[in-house]
Amino acid sequence: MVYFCIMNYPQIHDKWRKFWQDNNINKFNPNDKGKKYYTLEMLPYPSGASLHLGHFFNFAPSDTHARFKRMCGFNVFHPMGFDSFGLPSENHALKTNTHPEDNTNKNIEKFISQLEQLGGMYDWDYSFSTHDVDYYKWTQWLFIELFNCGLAYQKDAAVNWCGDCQTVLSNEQSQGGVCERCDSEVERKQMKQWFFKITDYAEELLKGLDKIDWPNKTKAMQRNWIGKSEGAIITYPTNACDIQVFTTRVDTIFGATFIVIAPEHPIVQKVTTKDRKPDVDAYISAAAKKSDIERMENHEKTGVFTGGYAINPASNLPVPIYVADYVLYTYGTGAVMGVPGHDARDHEFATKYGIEIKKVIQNNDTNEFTEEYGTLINSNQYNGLSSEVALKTITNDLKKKKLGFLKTTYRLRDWSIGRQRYWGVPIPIVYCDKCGVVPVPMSDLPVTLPYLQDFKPRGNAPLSNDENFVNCKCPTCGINAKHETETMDTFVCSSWYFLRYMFAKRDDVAFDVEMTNKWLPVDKYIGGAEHSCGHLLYSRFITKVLKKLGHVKFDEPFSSLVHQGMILAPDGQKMSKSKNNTISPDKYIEEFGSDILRLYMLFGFNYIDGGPWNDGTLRTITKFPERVMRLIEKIGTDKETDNNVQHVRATTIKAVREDLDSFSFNTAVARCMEFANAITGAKIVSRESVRDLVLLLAPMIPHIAEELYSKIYPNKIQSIFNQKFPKPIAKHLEKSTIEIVVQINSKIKERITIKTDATQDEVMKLCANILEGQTPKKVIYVQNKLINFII
RNA sequence: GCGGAUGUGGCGAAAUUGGCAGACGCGCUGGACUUAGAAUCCAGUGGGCAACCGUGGGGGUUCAAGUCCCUCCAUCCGCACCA
Repeated sequence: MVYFCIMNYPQIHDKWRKFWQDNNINKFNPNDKGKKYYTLEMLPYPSGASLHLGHFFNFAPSDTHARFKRMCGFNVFHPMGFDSFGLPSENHALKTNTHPEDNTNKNIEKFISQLEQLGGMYDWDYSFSTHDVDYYKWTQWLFIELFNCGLAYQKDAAVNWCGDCQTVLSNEQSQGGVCERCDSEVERKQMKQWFFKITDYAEELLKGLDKIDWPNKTKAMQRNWIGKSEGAIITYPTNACDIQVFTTRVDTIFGATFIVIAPEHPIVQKVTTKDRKPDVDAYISAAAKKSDIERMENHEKTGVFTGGYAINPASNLPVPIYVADYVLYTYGTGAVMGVPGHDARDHEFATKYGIEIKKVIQNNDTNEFTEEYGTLINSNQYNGLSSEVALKTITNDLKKKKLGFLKTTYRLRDWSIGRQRYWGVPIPIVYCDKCGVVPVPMSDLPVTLPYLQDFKPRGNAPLSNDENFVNCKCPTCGINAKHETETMDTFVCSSWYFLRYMFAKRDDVAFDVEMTNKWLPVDKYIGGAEHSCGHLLYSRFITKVLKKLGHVKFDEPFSSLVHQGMILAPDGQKMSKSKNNTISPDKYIEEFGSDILRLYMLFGFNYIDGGPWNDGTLRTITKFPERVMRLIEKIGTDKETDNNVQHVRATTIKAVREDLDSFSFNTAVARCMEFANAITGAKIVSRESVRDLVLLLAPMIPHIAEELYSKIYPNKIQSIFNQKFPKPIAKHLEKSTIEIVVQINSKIKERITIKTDATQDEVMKLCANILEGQTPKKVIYVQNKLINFII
């Protein structure tokens, strides 16, 4: 289908992009006047050959917001970069039989040209890719900062291993037991690994959520991921040793009729009696083989009796000790007290293995115990206490006997950051036989990633095959030593990048402290919700560490966060290559230019929700800028004289300002259309009204708005982005008369026009004939809205 | 199981503090201009002939409920044997 266009959109785009470039319109200077405004989109992985529709839906509306802020007088910093290290780029390179470096550089070039086509207000002097040596040198610096204060450490631990990617993954990258990148099942593997001690910041990460303007969902996800729970650690003595259990329900301790220990727990060996040992050993080795997925899928509880008993410290009764894989070794103490009377899982287990079930908590509604508790000793003194008070009282009593104490635990685990892969930042550590683990000194950074021909992952770090890289001198004592050959998780690269943009070209510091404290935190951060428990958590952690180390003064990186919705295929399904329902932005840009694509994205969806793609709406939206063009051609006077247009003009300006500020782009476009309708309806088209309309549209259709603006003022050559965003004229916001609704018994009877801000008496006089002589029992009057007579 | 959402015309969607439901646009219908219309302009467009009825269902509060409360249903997303 060919549409007749009065404007050659693609040509307009090229023309104004060149104009911006020639006149440095997008240049950023941190010292310019205007209040600072730092707005940022999550930096893209340049792993694919070109930007996809999702990128556009992220970047184009964000750019509209940035341009709006600029026209409002802010000094707007809106940089863009590329998250070029890591599995996505490397896996793509492996698949396409290219080298990640060549491939990545090529992709970045293409990305930049597309971002330019999109009309993004980027100053490329403030840009980098995370695989640039000048950038990752400072990622290594960051690692050493963490290492020096004990937050980067090595330990032998069970880690998530992806067999397909041949590398360790963090918990965040293997949620649900599946590799985030390739969807294959993750195994558990015991190995020595580098970690960042994010758990030290669990409480701060939790508390910080209260003071940032983020979507509730994201905060809830982080809270859930951190998983704070307050409870107590109770000691259950046995003949062999003490068993510590963690519980949030100390108040149910009199109902604890057994103990369960996780199969991996070393204490199992101690408490197991000799005659039962074979059973237990067999069970443990079987449990160890189970993958997380099997564990998750199989919710039926299995376990085995160890033969041993522990003493319930509250009742002094002996309770049997079981090993069962429904208890997680990595959470709490790896052992729990089984309270089948009050916990569904314990109940299921106790029923299966014939363990005694006791109920000990009063039922608040009936004030009766629902089952017998006759065997309990000493429990009466706790009856009637709330769970919270009982917890404190009982814990205090146990504390006196040195059998328990209050304890807060978190689900959050330390962040495993070492990767047995090639395409990442080399960890700047040297192993010396004499000095041990030595951080590479600042003066020796960067530890450069060599260009390896063979970087295929085979389980060990590819860098370990490069002798030139491995062999080095110990920075401390000078003897022959070896470099660490693992690289860092790509999320380390992206955990601090927002600090670097402004200093992208500085090679003496990672970032300038004074300027950073002036420009950060980021005012508006925009990106997908999928990073809630990864990147967004890591960035907060690193920021808090940097604050503690005195490098920055703020402790949250992103004061306000927006997640864009997802654009779905026309059938409402997620777009995916395998379903063959993807839509490429390129053909639309070629045909209409990026502004039309942008306008459609702004108008056709609620930004936060997203929704299915509709080709028809995109095509018909091309008509709107042409309508504005026709209005310009009809300009007959400079000043606006039409009262209605004046009113619509003022209210539109006010509404659009609010809408663009709050990412309500679809209504902003709608307001502009209403304004255009009002101008169309007037007897004569005024230059100043059309000018305001085009100014309002400028952030949304930057290239076309420049063209329209140049038609309004054909004798001046100036960028619309150096003009001020319109402000509403106060006196035109209010109309002198207003229509209000007259209701009788809450049903609408009539609409009357009356002067604005009329009093109830004035309105009632006008309503006399509507009431037809009836006297209302009650009158509700809402000024400028309605009057309701109850008869 | 826990947590977060969402549910409004034929379609995409609007609707501060409860105050004219469906703005704006698409589509559709009719008209104008046209050799023509898939361009443009004008008019109409939730349902119903009406009284009335309409925001997932059912209750409730209120003069007034898409909006607040209770309850149920459906869909989506995240986490999940977290003691």
